[in-house]
Amino acid sequence: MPQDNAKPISSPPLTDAPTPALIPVDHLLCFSFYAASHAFTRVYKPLLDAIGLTYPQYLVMVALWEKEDQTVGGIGEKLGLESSTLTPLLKRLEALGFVTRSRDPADERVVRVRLSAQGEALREQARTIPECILKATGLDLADAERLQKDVTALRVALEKAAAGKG
Amino acid sequence: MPQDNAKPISSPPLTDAPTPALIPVDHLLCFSFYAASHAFTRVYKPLLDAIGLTYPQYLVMVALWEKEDQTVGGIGEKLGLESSTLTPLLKRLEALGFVTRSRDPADERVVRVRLSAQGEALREQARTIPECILKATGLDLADAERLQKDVTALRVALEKAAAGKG
DNA sequence: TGCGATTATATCGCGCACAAATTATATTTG
DNA sequence: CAAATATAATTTGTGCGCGATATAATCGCA
Repeated sequence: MPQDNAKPISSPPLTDAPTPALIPVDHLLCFSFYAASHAFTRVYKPLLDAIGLTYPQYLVMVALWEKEDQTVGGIGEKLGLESSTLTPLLKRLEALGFVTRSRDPADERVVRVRLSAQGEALREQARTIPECILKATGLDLADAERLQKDVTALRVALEKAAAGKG
Repeated sequence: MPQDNAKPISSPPLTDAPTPALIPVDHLLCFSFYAASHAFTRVYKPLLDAIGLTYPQYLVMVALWEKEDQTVGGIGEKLGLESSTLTPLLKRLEALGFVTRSRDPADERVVRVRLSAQGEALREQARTIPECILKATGLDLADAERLQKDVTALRVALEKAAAGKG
């Protein structure tokens, strides 16, 4: 009978506890974010397939639509990604024809990433995506904004904690 | 210098909908989750390094501490992961000595994943992690639970939407 | 009984994501 | 000015994460 240890019968659904209580994985705060983040990318998938982007590529394009000339480091700072993640991703976007990459003549260390005409045009194709996503969340705009602010505040707190320990 | 194009001067006149506003990437709800999820793993990193696990491996161990004998498919269902993700991950956990994997004699298609003695013991080492994480969030227990519920509800809504379109 | 579906894992290829090491350019300092 | 240091991006190696496909075992049903 290797099958009967479901859980301590009466553990309340705690996110954490002073005693080493067993917390089911689906009650961990971190897991809710992990799973929700994956769920987002799954909702995006068919929409992004239609315009030939992956989800991280889409984030980079959104950043570029916001400001069309940025450095690798600047994009990394905004998205929280290392250059070792961005370099190959940007090369793929370049191969797809959506961006150009070139060394800044004023400082040859930095690479400037710019929208191509095709990258500009893609923006039109992506126009309706945010409304589709909002609809998929089942939230109204006010709740979505509230949640976005709460989650961003949490991210900031976590980043501060991570920096403090590092 | 080449740095003043905060947004496109004029969006092309489309015949239909009210022009969707440009949403900065750091105001997207999806991005707040994407970034927060990464921030969680960064906070976990030093704690998990100390016990030799990655974050996804930790989630699997938490699931096994909750119920020590599970199938690959069962774990995948709980964590929302495919067998193509779990199979190599579980092999690594096995190589580390934390779990055992064996075909179920009653149904040779099924692989049963069990905690090893070492995997059981690891639970003690991981005992204090949840409190560390809660502290890093800056939230009190009640707020953390509330947020966990909201986020889980959102995940469910997104999964429903994704399934509906597939 | 046997054979076509279904189910459970595993394999393969691609694209993140990061840490560590590398290369190339700038800046600081002696 | 030259050497030491700092900065920006790239390369390399490891581990997710998924879709598509493969393999093997079981089930359903005539």
